[in-house]
Amino acid sequence: MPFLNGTSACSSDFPLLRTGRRVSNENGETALRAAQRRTCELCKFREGCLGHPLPDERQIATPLITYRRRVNKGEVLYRSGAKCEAVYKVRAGFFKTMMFSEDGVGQITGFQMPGDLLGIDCIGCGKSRCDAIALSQSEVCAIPCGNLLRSSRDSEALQAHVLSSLCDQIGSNHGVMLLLGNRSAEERVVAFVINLSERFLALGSPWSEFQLWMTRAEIGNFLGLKLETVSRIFSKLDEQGLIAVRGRHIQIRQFDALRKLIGGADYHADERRSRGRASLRSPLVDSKIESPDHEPYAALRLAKRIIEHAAAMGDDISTPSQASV
Amino acid sequence: MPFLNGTSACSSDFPLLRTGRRVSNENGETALRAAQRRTCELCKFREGCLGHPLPDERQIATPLITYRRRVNKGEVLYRSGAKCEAVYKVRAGFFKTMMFSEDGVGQITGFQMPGDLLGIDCIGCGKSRCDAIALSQSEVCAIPCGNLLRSSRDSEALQAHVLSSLCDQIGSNHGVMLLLGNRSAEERVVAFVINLSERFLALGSPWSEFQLWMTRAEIGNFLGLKLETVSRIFSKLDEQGLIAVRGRHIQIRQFDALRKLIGGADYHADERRSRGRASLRSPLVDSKIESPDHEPYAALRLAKRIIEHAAAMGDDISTPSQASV
DNA sequence: CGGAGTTTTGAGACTGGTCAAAGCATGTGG
DNA sequence: CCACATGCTTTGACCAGTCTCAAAACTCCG
Repeated sequence: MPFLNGTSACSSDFPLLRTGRRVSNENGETALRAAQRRTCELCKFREGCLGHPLPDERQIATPLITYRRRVNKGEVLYRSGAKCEAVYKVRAGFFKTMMFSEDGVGQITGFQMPGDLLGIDCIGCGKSRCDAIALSQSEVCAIPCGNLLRSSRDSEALQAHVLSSLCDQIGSNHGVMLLLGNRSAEERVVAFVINLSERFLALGSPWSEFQLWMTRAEIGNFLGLKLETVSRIFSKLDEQGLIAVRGRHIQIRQFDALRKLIGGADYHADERRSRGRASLRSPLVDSKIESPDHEPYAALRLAKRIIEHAAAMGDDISTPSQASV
Repeated sequence: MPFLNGTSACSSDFPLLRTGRRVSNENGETALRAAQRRTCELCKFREGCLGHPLPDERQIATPLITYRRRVNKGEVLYRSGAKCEAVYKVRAGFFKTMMFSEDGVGQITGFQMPGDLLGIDCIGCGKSRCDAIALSQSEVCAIPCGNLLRSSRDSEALQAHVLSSLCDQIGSNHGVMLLLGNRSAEERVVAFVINLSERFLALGSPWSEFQLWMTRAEIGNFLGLKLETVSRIFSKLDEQGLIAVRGRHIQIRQFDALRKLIGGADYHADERRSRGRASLRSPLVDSKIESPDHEPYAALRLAKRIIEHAAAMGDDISTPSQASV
């Protein structure tokens, strides 16, 4: 059951409600939960999904995921200032989160892809502080905050999961701060591309060749650069043969050379006292990928597990397709 | 009972252990808890302290704060990569937290002052990702992670408190990202000074005149600037009469003019759709300060509460003193 | 085919970085 | 109490990297 792939994107089946809102009557709830269980079992992000009851815990009473929602390109999933109602697991498509200063200056705080959590950063404050905007036709599973908070008081594992998501986000933010504060434009762009590549790999998608689903301006905004600078650097890297750029299509040609360009630009300090070992943990988002440095992409171990799992589930890994973006 | 003020700093009383380690035998524990309760009752950060049982909750079984610890200037409270054992409430003194990339580039991720939490950002991951280093003679209360996690499963209010601390940190980080990505050197430095000022105000310390407890290099590192740039901007602001700078002593002369320099450089989007109202919420750290814009420092309301409280407790608010730094 | 939005590329301006040297404050030892 | 060393800060001169403005090319979509 491919999701959001090519032409089937707009006609794919929706086991959960089409309304995008919670079903409240008892009958509906039963059908919903059955459908949900069925769908979650097939879901490629089941493992490690907040919405999925954890193996070592007794079944959580409340179903965490109450509905799915399709979000069209450009549509706002939630807006800053709005009451924080739910946390969202991205099931398909791509998002950006963006904050605004009072004078209207916007800063993209992150890009989310399938498997990523959206809105976990406002579970502790009543209101969202970011807009979350779909960059492509997308789909999310919603986990209402109330459910999540209640259940994570019952389940130690779920509590740990929530906290770990929050901490990962903080770690990732610190990484971006290091990037913005200490790295040149070129290093930032390269780190960005490598990060995307690693995240695609972890998803089981092609990692050496992919589509950017955001504009140069959005990349620039995220990296603290102007769009022209981003464009120039892409062109330069292309000339040098490190990557091939055709519009939003990126192909990585010399991964090691790219890594060398950012030197040790890995923002995780965990191993910094043992300088010998290189870590490939994602620079922009801590994706929990560890690797020895003899295999350039040793996030492979994790990725393999994910791919095998997805395959076993008969699930296709969704790839961003420019056509549908 | 002044803390860390002038000459009394090194001789002040220590109700909890001098060893800085937990007392484990039953007798010690009892004495410890009694001392702790006594001291917490006098503590000016009691309100809103993670370590303090919350009013609307049944008494939490385990005492959250198990020990106090004095940290000398330059001493490391915890190191990145180390097992995350506790969260720390800064009771006196000042800290910086710093992360390192693999190639040794360091990025200061924040400065902490009395009342701030340290290490909450790694409660979800086993290991710290930052070094926490005292910038002055300091003192912290330690809340072991185990206690905190257990208790915050029992107490909804404590759970909310922990999550809110984490989210505040994320919000603050996003603010810094906006600062680094979108603001000029001058705007960054001004935002930094205003932020410090507001935090001193919230502490009940003089807000228009204070000591910087960090070097120009540290400010620059945090703001993504070189120390020379920071110095030049301080000099320029001094010439313009907006602030008076004598080494690490800062006096704010024209607060409104400073605010104007950073325009609406407030990173919180909450109110951005109602542009009329200016928000003084701290740009670098979300200190929960709200204010109408007719009083330049309307964080005053909160501050007053804090000061009154401290006064009622007979507690002196510690002020950073360059001599002791 | 035309139009909107995005991307590329160029030329020139300017911010902030680099390097260097002098000034200052603090602390130590004679 | 002074001389000296150390570390921090200030200031200047110069330069590089990035931004700004502008125009043309390209892509996608109706």
